[in-house]
Amino acid sequence: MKKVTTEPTQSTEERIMAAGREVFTKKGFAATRTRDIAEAAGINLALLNYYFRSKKKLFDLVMIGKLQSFFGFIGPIIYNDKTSLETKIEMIVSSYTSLLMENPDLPYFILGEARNNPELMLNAMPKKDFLKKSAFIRQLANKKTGQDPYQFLLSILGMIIFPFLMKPIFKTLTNTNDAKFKQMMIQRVKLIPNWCKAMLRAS
Amino acid sequence: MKKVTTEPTQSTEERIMAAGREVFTKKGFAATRTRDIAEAAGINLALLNYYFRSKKKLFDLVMIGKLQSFFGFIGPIIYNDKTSLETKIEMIVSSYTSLLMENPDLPYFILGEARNNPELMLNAMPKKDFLKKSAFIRQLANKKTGQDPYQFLLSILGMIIFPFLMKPIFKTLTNTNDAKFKQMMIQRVKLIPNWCKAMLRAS
DNA sequence: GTCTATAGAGGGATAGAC
DNA sequence: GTCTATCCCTCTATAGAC
Repeated sequence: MKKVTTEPTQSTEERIMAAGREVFTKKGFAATRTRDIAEAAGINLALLNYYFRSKKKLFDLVMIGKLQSFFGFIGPIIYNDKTSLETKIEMIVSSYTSLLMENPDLPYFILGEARNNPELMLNAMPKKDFLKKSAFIRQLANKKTGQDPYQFLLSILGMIIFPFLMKPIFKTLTNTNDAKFKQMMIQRVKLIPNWCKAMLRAS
Repeated sequence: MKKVTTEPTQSTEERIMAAGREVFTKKGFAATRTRDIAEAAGINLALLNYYFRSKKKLFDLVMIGKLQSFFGFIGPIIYNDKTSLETKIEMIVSSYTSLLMENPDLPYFILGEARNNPELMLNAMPKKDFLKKSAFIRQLANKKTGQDPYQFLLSILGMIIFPFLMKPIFKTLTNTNDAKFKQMMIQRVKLIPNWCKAMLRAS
């Protein structure tokens, strides 16, 4: 377990938090040992408990932050009445892709811990019916294609997020290196909105 | 931990194996306790070690089986020179959807354990360049859309598999119950191939 | 605040009776 | 083959010195 690269000015608490984010995100709650976090933070194990009381409490703090980065930026996009559906799709694709290129372990972590703790999602949501009441879903429904807008949403998200989930398998199966994979993800920022337009016309 | 529903004629070994499949798939390797498996199998903990030597050895056997069910059926579909690209897409969508409706925890399990053990995938593959040499990839490339066929493949798989990964979050966010979700997945068996046709025309 | 040392619980594995 | 009892290591958490 390598030491996390941290600003020298970071406080001990921040360094433990950063290490917690790194290790928990990569290995999940169960497979993570507090010793790994302490080592990654370059501190003694006792300090973790001194600052955060327990493994679980640190984990919960990490989780809250991750949920916010995963769901936080999408609100302003899908609730914007001024932008067209096409523009929203482009923004969602490019924002999520940037986020996931920076945090490749994020989706697996979120999906996994959501399985153990589905209600946690609700608390992370700004409000009830967060999706349902959005301009994005309304605009999709107004296309009058007779289709469930959520079906379309699942497909967009799948096209954006799934490649990052499949990355380890994909790299192995297709002999793709990191640079090539990154390049593919950048290409998808253009590809996916085009595909979406075609899908909307078709349905 | 409830007892696994098993045939009364199953041998003890088979019952432990079935319980292992269930618990490992649901919770992953690290979060699974051998005691959970023993309880689910309705046997004593010592018998697990008697039949399988260790937790890890049982896990590996479970993993091999899961990999085969996840990758096994796709070979005959994508290597069939007689079927059209469109037919292959329909077959992939419907086969995978059936599989995942029966085994909703399967994709998360496969993706997760593949992170820890990427080389494992290679051993599960029938041969080197399994994808690359398939009729499916060749047919996609022959579309001469100037596009990387793997980009398209990632999208299809994302549309099929991602909803199952997102199921817990999706149900919470949209107040969808199991019956409704299942119905949506069945609808997607028709929707996805149509979308794919539109995407291929577009690109 | 930060360390060392250790308590205490949990869980994988085995010995040995039946 | 199947059970009970238990070993022993690992890991979380804390006590207490500095």
